[in-house]
Amino acid sequence: MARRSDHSREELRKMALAAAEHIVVEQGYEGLSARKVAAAIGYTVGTLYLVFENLDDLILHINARTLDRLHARMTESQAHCTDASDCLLQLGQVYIRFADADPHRWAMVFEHRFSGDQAVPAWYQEKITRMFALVEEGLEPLAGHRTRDEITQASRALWGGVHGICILALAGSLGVAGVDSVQDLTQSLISNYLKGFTGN
Amino acid sequence: MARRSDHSREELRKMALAAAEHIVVEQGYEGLSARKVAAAIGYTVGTLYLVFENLDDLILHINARTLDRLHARMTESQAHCTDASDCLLQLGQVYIRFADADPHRWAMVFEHRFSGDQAVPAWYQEKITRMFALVEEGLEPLAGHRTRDEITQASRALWGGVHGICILALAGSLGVAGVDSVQDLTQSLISNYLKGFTGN
DNA sequence: CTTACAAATGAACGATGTTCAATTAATGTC
DNA sequence: GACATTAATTGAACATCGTTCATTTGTAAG
Repeated sequence: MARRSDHSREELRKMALAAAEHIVVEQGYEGLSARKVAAAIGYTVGTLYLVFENLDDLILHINARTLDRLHARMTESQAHCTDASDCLLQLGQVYIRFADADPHRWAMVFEHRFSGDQAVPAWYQEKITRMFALVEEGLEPLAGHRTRDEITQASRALWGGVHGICILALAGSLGVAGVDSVQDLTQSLISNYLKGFTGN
Repeated sequence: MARRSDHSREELRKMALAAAEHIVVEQGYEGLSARKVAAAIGYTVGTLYLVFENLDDLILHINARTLDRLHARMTESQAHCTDASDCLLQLGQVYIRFADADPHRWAMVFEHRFSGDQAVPAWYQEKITRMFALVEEGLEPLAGHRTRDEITQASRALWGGVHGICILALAGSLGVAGVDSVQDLTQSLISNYLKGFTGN
């Protein structure tokens, strides 16, 4: 069939995105394939390439949605916290909870390497920057006399750290069982780092 | 040809391992393929499967060597450091330098996910544990009255953190340019964490 | 009813990991 | 030296993968 027009280009995009996310959630990121996505929405491979440049493009848009959800969770956690260091601890908690609840989609954001021949678009990079900005904001009230650059650096160090614990724990390399232990590690990292950062 | 016996099984293993490492160093881990390795040592695919279970097995052994080298560097750094916190800072520096100097092999250790249907062998897991043990040892003199469990937890939090900075920086997600900036982040994380850890 | 257009197809290409019957070189036996 | 035995090596085969694009086919306009 051709020109079925059962669905508009935009509908097709959304269907493909949803189907692909479903596959990733269920089977992980190695389970994703163009033919599987196409079959799931009742079309063939070729159609997928009418709507996405390639698989990397599809993955980029899935990751964008994941980053949006993560950012939303992190943002809303900042409404219900008492003091500054509590706010940062909650950011960490939310981050770990998110990764634990949705490991496959979360892993795809940070483990998939996009093919080198064209860089990720600016709007995508911005979604990652935005996450660090949240940490930077949380750090500000604790920063005392520190310069902007020092705060930026601290937010990167701290959040890189939280991320690392998260990655290693989910990969099983930390010899740690259960989310609660990972939460403990994260809290330890954040609270000790903050003690050092605010100390002098 | 058959029964050429140009090379023993063990020689074949070593040749394949060396060739595969060369490919990974040059082209990164996605450039690795069974046929390429086989061609590089002047044999065909089939021969490779006489000597390694599968590609995961090959990768496992490359990673093992990488982990051994990393462990050696980290260990030898501990001979030339003054006080305890300096020792830990040097561990971090060595870790970052190693990853920066050999990004492809280092990335393969931490980014390749082995197929789930059989767990990584104990001797491999031990090589990762051993790395954390080094941090634990370095932390001990600074631990004061803390329990073994607290020290173990601290070493995991701290090293997970260093690892996270390293991963994100190499992936370009930290918006940071050059090794030196990554070193700065790592030093910030370690020294601030230690201040908190030893503080009270 | 015919023409024109564009949406959707699916065969084709060059890769991939993995297997295993077939081939072939070295060795042991007479 | 010739033959049989044995095991080392092969490479075609299979099922998958991402990607492309000439071809088909449904729809709408003239």
